[in-house]
Amino acid sequence: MEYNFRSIEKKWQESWINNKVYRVDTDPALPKYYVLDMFPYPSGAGLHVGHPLGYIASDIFSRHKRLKGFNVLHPMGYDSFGLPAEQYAIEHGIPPAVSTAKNISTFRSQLDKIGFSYDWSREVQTSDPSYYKWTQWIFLQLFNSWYNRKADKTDSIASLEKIFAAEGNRSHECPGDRNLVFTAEQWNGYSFKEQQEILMQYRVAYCGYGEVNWCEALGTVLANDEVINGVSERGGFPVVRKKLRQWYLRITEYADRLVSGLDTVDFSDSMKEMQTNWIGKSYGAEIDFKLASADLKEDIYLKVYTTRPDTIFGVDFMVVAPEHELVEKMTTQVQRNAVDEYLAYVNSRSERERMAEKKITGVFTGAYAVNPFDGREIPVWISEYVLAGYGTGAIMGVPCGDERDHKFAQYFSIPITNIIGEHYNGEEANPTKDAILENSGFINGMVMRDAIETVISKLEEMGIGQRRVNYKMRDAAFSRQRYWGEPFPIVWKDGVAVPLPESELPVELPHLDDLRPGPEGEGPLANLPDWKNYDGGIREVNTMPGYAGSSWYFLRYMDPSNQDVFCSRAASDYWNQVDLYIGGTEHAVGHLLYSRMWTKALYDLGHIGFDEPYKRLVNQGKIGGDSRLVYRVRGTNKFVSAGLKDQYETDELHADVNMVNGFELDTDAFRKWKPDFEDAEFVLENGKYICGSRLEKMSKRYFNVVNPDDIVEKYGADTFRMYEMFLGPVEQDKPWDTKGIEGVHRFLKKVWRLFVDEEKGKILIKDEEPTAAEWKALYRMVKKVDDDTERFSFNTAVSAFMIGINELSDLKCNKRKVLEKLAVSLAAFAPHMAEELWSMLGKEGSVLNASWPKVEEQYLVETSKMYPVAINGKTRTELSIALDATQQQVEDLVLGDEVVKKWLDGKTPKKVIYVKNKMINLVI
RNA sequence: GCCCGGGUGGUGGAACUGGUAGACACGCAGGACUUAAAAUCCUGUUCGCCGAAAAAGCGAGUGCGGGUUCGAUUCCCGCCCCGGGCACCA
Repeated sequence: MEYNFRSIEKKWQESWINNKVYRVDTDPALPKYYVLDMFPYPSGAGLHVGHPLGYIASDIFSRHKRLKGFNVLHPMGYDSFGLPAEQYAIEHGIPPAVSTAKNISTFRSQLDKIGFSYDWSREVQTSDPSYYKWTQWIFLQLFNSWYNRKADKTDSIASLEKIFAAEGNRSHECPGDRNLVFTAEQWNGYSFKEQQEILMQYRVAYCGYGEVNWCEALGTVLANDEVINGVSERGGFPVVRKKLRQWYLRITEYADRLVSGLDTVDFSDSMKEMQTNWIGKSYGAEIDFKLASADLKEDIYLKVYTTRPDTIFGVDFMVVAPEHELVEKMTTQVQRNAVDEYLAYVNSRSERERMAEKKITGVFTGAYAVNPFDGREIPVWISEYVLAGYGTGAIMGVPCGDERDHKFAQYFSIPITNIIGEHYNGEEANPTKDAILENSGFINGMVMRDAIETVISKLEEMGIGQRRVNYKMRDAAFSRQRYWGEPFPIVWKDGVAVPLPESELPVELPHLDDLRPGPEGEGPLANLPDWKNYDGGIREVNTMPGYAGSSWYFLRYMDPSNQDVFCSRAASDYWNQVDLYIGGTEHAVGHLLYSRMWTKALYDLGHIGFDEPYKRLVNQGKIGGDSRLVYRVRGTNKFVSAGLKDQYETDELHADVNMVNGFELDTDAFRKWKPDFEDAEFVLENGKYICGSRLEKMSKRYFNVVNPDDIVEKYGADTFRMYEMFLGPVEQDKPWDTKGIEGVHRFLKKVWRLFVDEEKGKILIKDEEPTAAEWKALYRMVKKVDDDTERFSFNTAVSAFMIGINELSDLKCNKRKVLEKLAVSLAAFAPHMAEELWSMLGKEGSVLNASWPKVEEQYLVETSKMYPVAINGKTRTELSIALDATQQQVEDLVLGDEVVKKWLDGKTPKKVIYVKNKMINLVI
């Protein structure tokens, strides 16, 4: 009776479904635990072995928590709206709804084979109208809200209207336009349309204008990664920046809370740092510089934002963003052509290219800004490294204090003023705040750090500047000119965005056969007049972005089929925050910030009782592909082994990893692989064809994809699960190599043999009392597996299992009492086998309803330890010493040792360092 | 360019809070069982030196160069290389 994983796994997977063992319900009697995997996008390529890594970890954790008495919510669903399905539809004529459904079913069957404990009765799909009805509903909540800075919370637009009618907007600065000021009288005199336009500037979900990547030839807007070197990925057509009407979420209003909220959650420091940097809060000043230009007739001021007003006497040039509104006005006749030429160049470049550009580019406008303190005229330049969206879109260049400014000044031969004396060496900028200021007028002799305040006060006094907090983060663009996304529940009437009533939700995405873009950069929905024209107005034809549905899905899982609300308060009060959230770092600043913001808004509006969605976040690494390379002699069909390739002029090709054993190519399989290789010849080394290798992304294109289905078929799901964990820390990126899986499979067979004699087909379980050594081996294992699982160190947990099983095998332990606890401890990692062993032990029901074994510490107590004894830090010998030994006892013992005596060579040690339970070190 | 992460034997990795570097596996080498194979088991396996071999011993060693410390994979400074993110991929 050998370990027949195929029949065991099939049997228990069926049993789990039939007995609905993974169904969970709210149960106030039990402590809850919510484990969530990041929402997958069901891609057409299916799962490769890298995908389930996080799912296996979270599944083990969920099962572990269940064994420890928690009511565990562990759901799964699909973020099924998205660009790839739409792209696929355009290329293959298959509607997104159809390809998505097919992908989901493939995905599901792959997941099912791995034995996950998901409660599938709670599955959600973002593209399902019963789900996106509530995405639209939340959008309307955000549309009907503004951010009350005074109260620091999201509030209803109705409350804002009341305030305007009573006192205008004097206590509530307009976030969309700081210069907008009106009284109650003015407000009450405005037309409906005028009022709506003002309200739009306050709404949390608002409509504005923003730049997109516009490709005229394709007639469509492109995502950043569809643009390569200024041309479209598809077709290579030119792409330019274009302003289009867009929806936005006013996430900037939540910036402070998004930063401070990080103190209340358990994310890695690096994750918190990334989010904090992304939000990019800075303190500084806005300063108005009067412009002087030969061609200027009127007084114009250039507003710059700086975090270092103390360096104002070191300003040698100004730089404005190419999109800056004053560019047109301040450019002089002489510089006109040069400026136009430069603007055309910049317009062809994406923002990312601009930020990543090392080459210095720029053009002089011909205008000068006047330093308000010493009257110096400072040239104003345009350069792509200044972005319109950040600060005021204009900076003051201080070459001696900022490296990028320094390079700019050097490149364009702008003379550099030194305000920090010897702290500036003329070679590179020094961003210090601790230097004493020189050449700095009224702040001469001050420490820079202190001068910041002095200058701001002075500016405010003079009325040409003010203190300003600034954020690098910008409001989130919330519309896409695409088809496969949530429609907006908005109808435009006479230029006013009118929200549809809740009773009309969901606004269903109409069926569309032709997904060509609409006119003027609009999405495909613009091509559907019957749908578009509605109730005397025109529907919003943009759709929502991918992150809409994923910003709140964790709430829907709590109450997935509720028809009346997005999630009942009873459900969200019970399940509350996600206790453990697992996913990749690539979502660090997108998804995580958006869903944190939505949660805060829903909390402020009273719909849920907590304002951070994820209590603990663990980032899983990626599993890379280990590609195999073959080398073809150029112009021939002859392939040379890797070790000999330098003797020839060769081209490198990818060979399918499935026809390579380790590094040795199966040459027959290779010949059969493609007709081109049918008569391939091989130059071998030591009779073998050895492939080269390279770690890269697991992708069809590199023929390095390993499908979990194949692994499960060959070794079983339990082996696959444990091997994925054994590969290394979950958080770390690592390559996949199927070879090592044998070790884990052997381990499981070894477990099996503790229960069963494979040859005689007899069950070995005995009712004898276990020995102390057996208990010790078991409990040491149980304890370490528990600790390691709790701290997410699954690879070391697996090795603890191996060590424990090796010991129990050596002890030939078949004692029932030990094996029962062993079966339970294995239930999270190898659930199928654990169930089989559990029933073999004569137990009723699922092993998941058992309890995690309690460790009896008395079996683990040690009385002595083998201490390493080092002399001057080098370990020279080992001594067994009682754990309760005193310093004196240790010194006597150590100094009496032969090896130690030899090294001491008659000398007395200066010092004997004895760290209890660690080591001993003699200093001589 | 900016932000974040990583670099340890032939390979994946371990060393949790500054305390025996290489646990546990893979691979490899040798052996046992077997007519043979599979399966299983045993021994060895960081590198170099010494040595017929074994044992013992010596030296070096955690990307590179410095530093702090009785002691550094771990902390600090400076570099090199690789991966992720940078706002319309999800």
